[in-house]
Amino acid sequence: MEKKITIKDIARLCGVSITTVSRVLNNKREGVGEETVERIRHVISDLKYQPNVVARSMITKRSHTIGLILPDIRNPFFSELARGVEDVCNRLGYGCFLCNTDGDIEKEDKYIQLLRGRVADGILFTTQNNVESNEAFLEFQSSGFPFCFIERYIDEMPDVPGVYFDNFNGARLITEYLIDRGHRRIAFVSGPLTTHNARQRRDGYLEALKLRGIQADEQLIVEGNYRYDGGYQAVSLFTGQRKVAYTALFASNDLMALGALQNLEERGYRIPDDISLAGFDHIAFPPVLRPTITTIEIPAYEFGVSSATLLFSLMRGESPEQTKIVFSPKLVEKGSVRSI
Amino acid sequence: MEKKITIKDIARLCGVSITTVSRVLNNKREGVGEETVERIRHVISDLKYQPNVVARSMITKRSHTIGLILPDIRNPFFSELARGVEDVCNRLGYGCFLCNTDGDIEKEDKYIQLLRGRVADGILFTTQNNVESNEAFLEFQSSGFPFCFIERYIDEMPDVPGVYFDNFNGARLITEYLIDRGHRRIAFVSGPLTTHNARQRRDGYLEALKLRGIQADEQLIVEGNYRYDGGYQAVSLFTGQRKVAYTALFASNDLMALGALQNLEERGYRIPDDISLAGFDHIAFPPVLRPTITTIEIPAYEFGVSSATLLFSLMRGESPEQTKIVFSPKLVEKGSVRSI
DNA sequence: CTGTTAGCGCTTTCAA
DNA sequence: TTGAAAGCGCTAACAG
Repeated sequence: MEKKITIKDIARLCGVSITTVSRVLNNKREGVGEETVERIRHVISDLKYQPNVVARSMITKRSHTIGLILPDIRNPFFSELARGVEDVCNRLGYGCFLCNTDGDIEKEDKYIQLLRGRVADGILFTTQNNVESNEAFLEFQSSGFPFCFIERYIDEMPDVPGVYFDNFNGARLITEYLIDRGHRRIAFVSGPLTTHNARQRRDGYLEALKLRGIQADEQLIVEGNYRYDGGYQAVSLFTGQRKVAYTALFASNDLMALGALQNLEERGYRIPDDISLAGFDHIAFPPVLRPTITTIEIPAYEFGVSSATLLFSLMRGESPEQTKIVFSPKLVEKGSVRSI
Repeated sequence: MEKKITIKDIARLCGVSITTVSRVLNNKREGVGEETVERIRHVISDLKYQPNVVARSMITKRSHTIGLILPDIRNPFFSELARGVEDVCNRLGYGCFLCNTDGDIEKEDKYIQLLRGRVADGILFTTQNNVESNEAFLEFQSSGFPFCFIERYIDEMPDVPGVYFDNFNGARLITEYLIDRGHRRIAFVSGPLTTHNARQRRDGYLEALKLRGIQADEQLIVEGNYRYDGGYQAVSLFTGQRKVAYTALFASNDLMALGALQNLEERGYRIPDDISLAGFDHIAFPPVLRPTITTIEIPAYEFGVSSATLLFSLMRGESPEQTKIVFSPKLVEKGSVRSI
């Protein structure tokens, strides 16, 4: 590793003070002689001098970096989201720290500590945990460090900025869609009910039943985990243990819907002929892959863009008129539901 | 944003010098009085003091961060890889910067500049470009900054550390597999031939033909781009324009194979009944999704782990006995090839 | 238009 | 066993 050249070297070579060099570096007060500017610029590019960003952030107290905390980048929803975030960062000259937590609350805390220790100027945070009862998180939250939730609304913290999805109406929408196609026995796999969005989706499902005058059946409801295996296990429960009858299954996300699908197929059921299937998410797979699942679209990329934009606004110290952004549900028909 | 508490505050509160505090912070020279250590530790945790990592890196010249440069995190191969990288980082107390380039050489350069400006201690680099003829890259390469290539072997730079895949034998393997099942007219879609791995896969394909005494036919070969649309277009060329006959199609990655598949299906061909299909990559989709493509497995996660491990070793200033890691191909049968 | 000076918060000699 | 002092490379008043 060769010796790094510093602002001092440039100053010396140009016969000016480091202040002057710093000025042209930051395009400040173009009260620097046109000719001097040229000379300095020349030497800088000649020597390929790169200002030390660490020294700089020491003073400016800005790292030009944000942290993105999410469960697992391998989940297509999050990689799509991450791309949206990164694109905004990139446009604004910011870097983006990737933090996978697997939903582990300890990792979440650890990353928050790491990031606020001046390595990041702001944090984008996705969690499925009950952060509202986590002391470390509350302390962080009250510290005023700029951050923004993504799809994790917390009733107890109505003032936290964030980007959300209208899960309630999304779930209601797709449940009504099923009912309107003749389904009355609709099995439901929720997300982990510790999270607000899982509860909202469940409530939307229940609301739709109620609106259409259908009695909810506890036997048709099970709590899942938003993972593939959660959907798989749900079917083992419904069809295997509980032996309940149902003509449609609505899983709270596409991944669980696919897991359920696998189990159903293994048991010889065909979709949608024997059982109709609905998901939530609309995770993107190459279009030739089948089957496809009728679902509610959540625009992951736009989530990334919006949340990053909101965060940057917060970081600038602005008070955005809209500190909560809510995306509306859109149903996407993909052939996994049939009328009966 | 409340005032950050610094080492000075701790020192004052403990009635010691900042040097002493610094010592206990870094577990240095446990020649600090046992009792003093206790007192300082106590105050630190009491005040939840977090050392300023920026100030620290100013001196240590380490940011405890590495950069991961890749084309697009949305590509499942890369998100899998990224997870491997991040897991290693996490274990070692490092952070990971995510840099999406879309393969754009300007973005690559930009990120490299950004990262080496002391924001990262090392770089993991995936590129499909001819970096060997990029002046900016060469300058970087010769600067001695720790970095490691991932799956981008460059003939002109045999000494660059990296993690690679035996693309040649992988392509040979799967081509032989096709031939051994009776296929003699095998269409081939390469990756962008500017890259070493695309050339290697093509050469493996050609080698297999040669070994089995089959004359290669230029009409059956087309250069793709590793993207979905590349595979799609290849079929338009083979079947549409060139009107060549073939019983199997081998695409240099799974994504292109899927793109080809879509086009073939649109034209009424069934896989594998009418045409057999082979890919390369083994990108992971939920197992229920069909069709699945017979392919060569590249262990993306392990790639991430290995490359990160190698990079860290380099960063520690070690000279790893193995500065080039090569993964061997494994064929995965997934039913898209039939014997004729 | 340009330079001097004082730090940012921390680690690290060198002394005591 | 502890502390004083000298920076790391840079920016930001404040002068001139």
